[in-house]
Amino acid sequence: MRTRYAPSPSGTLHIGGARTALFSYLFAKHHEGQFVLRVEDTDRARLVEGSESALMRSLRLLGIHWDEGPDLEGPLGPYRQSERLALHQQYAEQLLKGGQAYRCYCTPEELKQAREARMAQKLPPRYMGTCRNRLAEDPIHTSGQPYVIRLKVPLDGVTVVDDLIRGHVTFENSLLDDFVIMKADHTPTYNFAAVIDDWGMQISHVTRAEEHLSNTPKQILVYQALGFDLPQFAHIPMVLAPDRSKLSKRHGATAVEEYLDQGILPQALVNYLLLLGWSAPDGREFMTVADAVPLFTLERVQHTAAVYDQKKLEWMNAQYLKALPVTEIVAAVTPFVEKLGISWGQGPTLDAGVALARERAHTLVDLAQAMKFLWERPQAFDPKGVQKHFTPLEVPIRLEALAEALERSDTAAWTHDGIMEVFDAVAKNLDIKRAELIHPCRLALTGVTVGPGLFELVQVLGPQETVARLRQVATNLREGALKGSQS
RNA sequence: GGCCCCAUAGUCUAGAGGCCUAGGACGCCGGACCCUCAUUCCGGAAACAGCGGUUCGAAUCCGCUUGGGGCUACCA
Repeated sequence: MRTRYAPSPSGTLHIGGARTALFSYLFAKHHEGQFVLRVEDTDRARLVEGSESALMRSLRLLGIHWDEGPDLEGPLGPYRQSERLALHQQYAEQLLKGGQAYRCYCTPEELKQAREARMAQKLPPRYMGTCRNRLAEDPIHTSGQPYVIRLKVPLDGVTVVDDLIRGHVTFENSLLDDFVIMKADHTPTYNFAAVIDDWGMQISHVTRAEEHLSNTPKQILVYQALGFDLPQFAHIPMVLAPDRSKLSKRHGATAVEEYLDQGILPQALVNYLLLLGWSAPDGREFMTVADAVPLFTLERVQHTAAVYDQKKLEWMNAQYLKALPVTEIVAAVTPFVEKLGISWGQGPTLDAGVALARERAHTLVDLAQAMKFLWERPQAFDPKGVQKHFTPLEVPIRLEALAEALERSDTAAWTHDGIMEVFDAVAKNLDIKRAELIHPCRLALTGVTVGPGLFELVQVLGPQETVARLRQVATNLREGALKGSQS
């Protein structure tokens, strides 16, 4: 079995494309076949610089690996459609000679007019067929006028698409028109190039998004005209934006890269994508791509288009953030920490920071932000927190008492429980509840009122820094420097 | 407009005639725990689009309607 993913390098890889690629890949691998990456770059106008390599990078990060592709030449290459032009032209010529295709000299203006006229009459906008029956002797052929090549589509009968997911789908040939297979610039159109390349690359199962189901009868006609054996087809449902329309830039983040930039782990993203239109036989939701290979079958692919849900994606990411080994998370979060301009060389390790903060982060951005206080003293204190926890006049005294007790405590006792004991002792001494110590302390140390448990936080921050911050805040409070501090 | 595909809660899904008073997940609401937030745990609201058939019996089969999506380019 051989499948393929054939994106056009006209932008970034959006999650719909990634999901289609993933399913094609899993389908091939489940049957121990090959997965091919072919870049469909025939439309030079839509070509976007660098998008081919961006596409490949995104695919790789998701763990979707091709056996043959533009960067991994195999025996059936080249794998960039533009480099197969000679082949396309050769087959177009063959169809011309065989009379299954013809040159069409109609101008775009003429076609547009004819189309609009038919639309006005509420007729399907079919090519009118002006050039279909031109004689070989027609002087226009030697006139040097630009032309396209059209396939001569049967005027009656039906073309049946035998789809692995959709079943038998029947199309009336009379509703198809003589579509263009070679443009005026002598490059092939999608429906022509795709056939020649799929056949040439010996793709046994054409798995692609459902938007191509309507194109399939046209392609089958090309297969037949060329005398090629038909592959199997499987049309995978689309991924829709939350408003149920086709994915586009206006829907915010839709590209794999953007999600990665938002701090979604590729493992979480691909796991989420896997659940969009497919479910495991045993209903489990957490899987790696490798886990899914033995489980993946087309029978379990949904027929309905799926709407992606950012909330569930983030939830899944949070699960990975909690479950993956700390070292992996550290590696993943490091660029995000750097982006925040944090220098973590001194003080707590990133490992300790990740272990401390990962439980309540949804994205790597959250995580980096939540660790920031470990290496940077708070520049500002949450106003509501200040009002609530810094207002009592005893606060400076309490913080200083705490600082002193912590300073005096045995470094060997610098553990969660050891620190808790110090807090309890100070609270008892001051005749207050432990919470009355904890809240101002967290605010003094981190600048905010939410975050990790205080004792583990203090433990990671370390004795010296903790004591220094407490004293600094106590001093500032006493001098009124923090009163009404807004930002 | 024409052609094609699709239809279980807000979202992702389980379900292939009786196991369904429709199961799970996210989200939402409430509660427990707690030093806050988050996590975790417990509980709750929430769906078979509608109408006709077929059948002893229909979420499951058929038809129609409605709704959504796709295609209808010298884009892919």
